[in-house]
Amino acid sequence: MSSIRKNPAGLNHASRSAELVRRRLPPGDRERLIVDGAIAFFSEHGLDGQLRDLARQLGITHTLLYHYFPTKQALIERVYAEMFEGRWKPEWESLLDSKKLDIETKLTSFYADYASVVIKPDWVRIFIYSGLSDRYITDRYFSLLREKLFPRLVRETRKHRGISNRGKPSERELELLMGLHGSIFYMGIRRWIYGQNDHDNLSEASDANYIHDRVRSYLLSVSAVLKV
Amino acid sequence: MSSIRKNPAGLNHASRSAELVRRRLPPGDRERLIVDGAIAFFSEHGLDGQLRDLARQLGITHTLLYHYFPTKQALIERVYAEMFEGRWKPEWESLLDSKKLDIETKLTSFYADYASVVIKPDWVRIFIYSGLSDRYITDRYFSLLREKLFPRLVRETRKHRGISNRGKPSERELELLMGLHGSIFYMGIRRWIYGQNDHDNLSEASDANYIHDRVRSYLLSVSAVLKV
DNA sequence: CGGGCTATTTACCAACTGTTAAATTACAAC
DNA sequence: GTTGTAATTTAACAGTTGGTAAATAGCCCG
Repeated sequence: MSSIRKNPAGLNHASRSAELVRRRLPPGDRERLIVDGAIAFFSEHGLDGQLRDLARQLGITHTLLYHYFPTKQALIERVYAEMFEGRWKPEWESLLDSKKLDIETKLTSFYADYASVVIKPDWVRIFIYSGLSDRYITDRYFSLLREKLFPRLVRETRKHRGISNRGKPSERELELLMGLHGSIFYMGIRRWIYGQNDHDNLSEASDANYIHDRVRSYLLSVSAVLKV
Repeated sequence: MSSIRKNPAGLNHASRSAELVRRRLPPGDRERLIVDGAIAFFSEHGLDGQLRDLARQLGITHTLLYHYFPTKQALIERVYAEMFEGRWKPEWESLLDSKKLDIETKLTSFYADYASVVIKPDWVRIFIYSGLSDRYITDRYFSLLREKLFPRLVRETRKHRGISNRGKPSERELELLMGLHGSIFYMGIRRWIYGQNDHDNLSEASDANYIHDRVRSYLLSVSAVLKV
């Protein structure tokens, strides 16, 4: 017994990132590490990524994952919950409801902040991965948008157009709105799906400028377009 | 020997779609079936889909695939080639180059036809799957767009704005253009990734209307937005 | 500093996956 | 009909994968 080193350096596969040491963490800490690692991992390798690879990246064995999550699916659902449920800001709703701000300010500030949350590699990629597979997350998320966001955007757009907000939105109204929304989310797709993040200016500041342009384009044209 | 039936009905797994019969096809026909089946299959299950499942769907054994394609990757590359290389229409370029048409007509006709090619489940999904994995296809495709499409759109937009086409496009110009382009492709993402194809009107005709709206919105606002 | 709780690992399993090699048999030509 | 070509299948393999159970050992408490 005495001859057994705590961790026979180099016994495990040689070149590992750092710790081959068996470090005993408080369950809370370990769980935190696992969830954070899983977000990064699934974002890169998709939800089909293998637990052994995730574990290796975390410096643990894959079976330890089962100590914290009964199945792979449970881990995935945890990731889903943390990434998408927790990141919706109710203040966005009050911002759009504000009586004091003009619509251009509202839409610009909202979408700039929204983009700063959503146009992130893990958010975009896991979202798309989910859409391609079981749509568990995308379905839930869109019902959130349909409930809390789109009605407000329609209302504000109608106010801007000087028409009443009665009656449910037409397909055309919604579709033009989805044009704005999609043109902004598409920034994330280009960057984190297509990998076109090679621009010189890749700051939230310049993102905000482009978003401002899109919002202005929308507001400048929506009345005329929908009048035809 | 004589007692061996051609295909002992029910010996293989019972409920298969149709033919358990060993049907001998001319290589060309079989290859066609395999490629078409692979497109549909990979579109649904991603490029990680398993060959045994593809083969089952085709009513053959998975090893027969190796008679036609040396590796899985070779099959995938064939799918790529057929789906994305072959579907670019040179006439799009001449349409945009036309001296007779006004810009609204050009952009609207182009994007309507482009969308009718691109906003298809297999196109959108395989494209996104590729973006999420090795980007083999997306990289190639975007260099196609950068070479053959975007310069023309910039040129036409500048003509519309009444400014000269000298000098390479600014980030802002391109970004606003990507807003238009993305808002249209996003229709495909909504429909074939998020599964929101439940609208009443799901025809190419109504798509064309929405595309027309987006083009108009772009043209109506681009001058003013870029002037600020 | 000894003991126990439990975090962590090792060993293992069954099903799956891409791929290869050999056996079978459908079909066309004679 | 016989036969030969090659389309198609069966058999098999090595590596992978999610998951289980038992063994090991780090750390807190007395």
